[in-house]
Amino acid sequence: MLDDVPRGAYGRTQQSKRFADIGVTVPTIHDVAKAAGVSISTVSYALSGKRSITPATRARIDEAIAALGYRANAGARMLAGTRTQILALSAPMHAETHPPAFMSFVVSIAAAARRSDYDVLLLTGSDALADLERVASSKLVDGIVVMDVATDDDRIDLLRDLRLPAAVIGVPDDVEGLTCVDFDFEAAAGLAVDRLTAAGHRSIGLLGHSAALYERRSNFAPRFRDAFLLAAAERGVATAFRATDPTGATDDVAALRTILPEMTALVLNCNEEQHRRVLRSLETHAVAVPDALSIVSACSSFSTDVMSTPLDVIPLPAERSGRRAVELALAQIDGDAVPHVELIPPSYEDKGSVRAR
Amino acid sequence: MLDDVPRGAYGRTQQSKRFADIGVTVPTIHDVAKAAGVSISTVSYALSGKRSITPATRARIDEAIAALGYRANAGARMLAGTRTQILALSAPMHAETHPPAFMSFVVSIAAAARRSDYDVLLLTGSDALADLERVASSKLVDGIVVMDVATDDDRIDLLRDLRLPAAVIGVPDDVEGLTCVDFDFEAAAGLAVDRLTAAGHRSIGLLGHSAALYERRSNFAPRFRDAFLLAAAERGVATAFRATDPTGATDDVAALRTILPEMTALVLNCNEEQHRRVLRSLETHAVAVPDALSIVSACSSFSTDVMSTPLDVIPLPAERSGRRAVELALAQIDGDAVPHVELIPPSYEDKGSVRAR
DNA sequence: CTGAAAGCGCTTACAG
DNA sequence: CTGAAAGCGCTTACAG
Repeated sequence: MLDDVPRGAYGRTQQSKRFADIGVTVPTIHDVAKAAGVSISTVSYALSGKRSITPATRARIDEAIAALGYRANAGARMLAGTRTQILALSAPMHAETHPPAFMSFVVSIAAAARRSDYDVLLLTGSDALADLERVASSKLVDGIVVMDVATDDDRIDLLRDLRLPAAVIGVPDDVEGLTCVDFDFEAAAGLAVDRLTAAGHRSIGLLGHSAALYERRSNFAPRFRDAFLLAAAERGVATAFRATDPTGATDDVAALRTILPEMTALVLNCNEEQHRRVLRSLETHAVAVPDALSIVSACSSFSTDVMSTPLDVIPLPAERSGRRAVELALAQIDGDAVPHVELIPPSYEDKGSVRAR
Repeated sequence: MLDDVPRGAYGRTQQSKRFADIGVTVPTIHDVAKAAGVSISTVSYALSGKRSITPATRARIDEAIAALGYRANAGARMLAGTRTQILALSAPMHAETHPPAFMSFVVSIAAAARRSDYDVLLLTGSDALADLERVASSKLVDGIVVMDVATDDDRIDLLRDLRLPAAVIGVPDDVEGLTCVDFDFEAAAGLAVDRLTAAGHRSIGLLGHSAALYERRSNFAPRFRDAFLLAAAERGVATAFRATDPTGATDDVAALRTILPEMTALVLNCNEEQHRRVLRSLETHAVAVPDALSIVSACSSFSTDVMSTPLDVIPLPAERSGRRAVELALAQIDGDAVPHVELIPPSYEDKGSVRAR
């Protein structure tokens, strides 16, 4: 049936390729067209749905596709069409990266992309700029999702030059022309302070991430800290801030108490291990939660339910941020999108770790 | 200079495309050839290095490429050539996945791929089989790296059908026709037992991963456990095994001691959090390490240096496994490879947590 | 509703 | 050492 197909100079034009060595055959759109008794354009349109096809014709095509196990060649599609159906994910790692949170973002981005029939090219290399430039200018990807942007991130300027659909997770200093999604850390800080002041607390400590995260101009850590200090000041509440000691050698809570002796509430904006360390220290010193100290865990990507003391939490919506970033990148690919910054509002989960006083 | 290029039916054939709306131009190989005063085949060969080029010609081509900012179109390359320069990474997640270890593998695989000029398509979706089938039969990828294979993994049979270069991390029950890399868990178990028996221990407990990991037919957990029990039996050493309680409600060490009261050494083959829990429990019960109990941490992807008690460790070489898997997949793509199983030998790091008795 | 054909931008035998 | 040209397998105006 395929044997009477005319052959080109290389003896195998416009028919299924035969690999003599392994006996595997890869059907092309010509094979499908022939089997269904239609032209290749009809097959193509049946696949893309870009023009209407008689039900009978479509049925024959579907049948041929199934019978042959046909699947359109990705390279040919990229070359002839306008889409590659691939999204680049710029996800660089550094010493302060928290693996579980990082993974939540990556997984949610990959899942969201697949739901829209997109694949994800993972760019975790040390040279993010070169990787982005390469995949963009070789037209390998239709768009870019940039994770964990710093306030002065190098990738931002490149993104503008690339003129490719892109969504950034995080809010850099200069958002001109950019589409950004992020958790509303400012609102989260305000919410934490509001809940605690509403419960009567007038002296609130903030235990933040490790100092390195503030120094490297990360996005979320300083934003939460600054908004927290401002919100507390506006409400006339006494505060103290401390970055956690990554070595665990210092008792961070005790250190905070030295600065703020009358502290009755503590906001934690740090990672899971640091949370556990705090709870352990409190247990050791017989500081009861919430009787002696109220605690709110803010922007946490992990569950505070399973800790030795369940903590009130303002969860970090990693899944939603990742999904939204993909949606925004795809919207730009589809042409209908205007650069903007989108903040995801915080929510509060009461676990009984805050006591009114 | 580009204006006198002949135009085809669509008015823009064989020249750089001009996007009127944004004023961006994407140069093609024709533009480079013209600028360098050579044919496109010479440009192509200069790029691929597949035939020799006069230094002078090459210089003109390099100059033109730099001047135009040329980058070969990925889709065209895939279609015309035999390589896509993309590797699929099948990295499914499940409840028992340990994010830091997972990330070590992913990052090392991505890095190794880039070193050989390959990109990585991340497949973390829930339907691993469909994803692999799709990227393979659409010829999107040249090869596959399969992470975290189970003993009876579904993906294995598909891999055989796909007839695509592939490397598996882990060793499934049936390795026929497969290329597998993995840490030598059997040797690691033997090494742990050897070191402890050499130090005079005759009763050794093994605290393993959570039970779910054994039930889901994961690769590494049961392999280590079985080899440990066998090695101990061969040396006439008394043993007890226990899977860790994931809730942390039970004192696992105490539970082991109930079964094996004379236990003087403990092998830990579990995650970081479980390690910390064990050390905390020992501190609480004033069990001194190594005086009252010797400990060896086996197959750990994290550092045991920074724990409250530094532990002797047999490290899991995630970086090396990932890198090797990529090398083996690429070797198959290059044609020179024979299916085989490759085990990475264990090493032992002394941190002073084992005492002779 | 369907088909014939140009074109996408490369790679690679073939020819010199 | 270099060039002219076929071909890769699709998509999409154009024509009917």
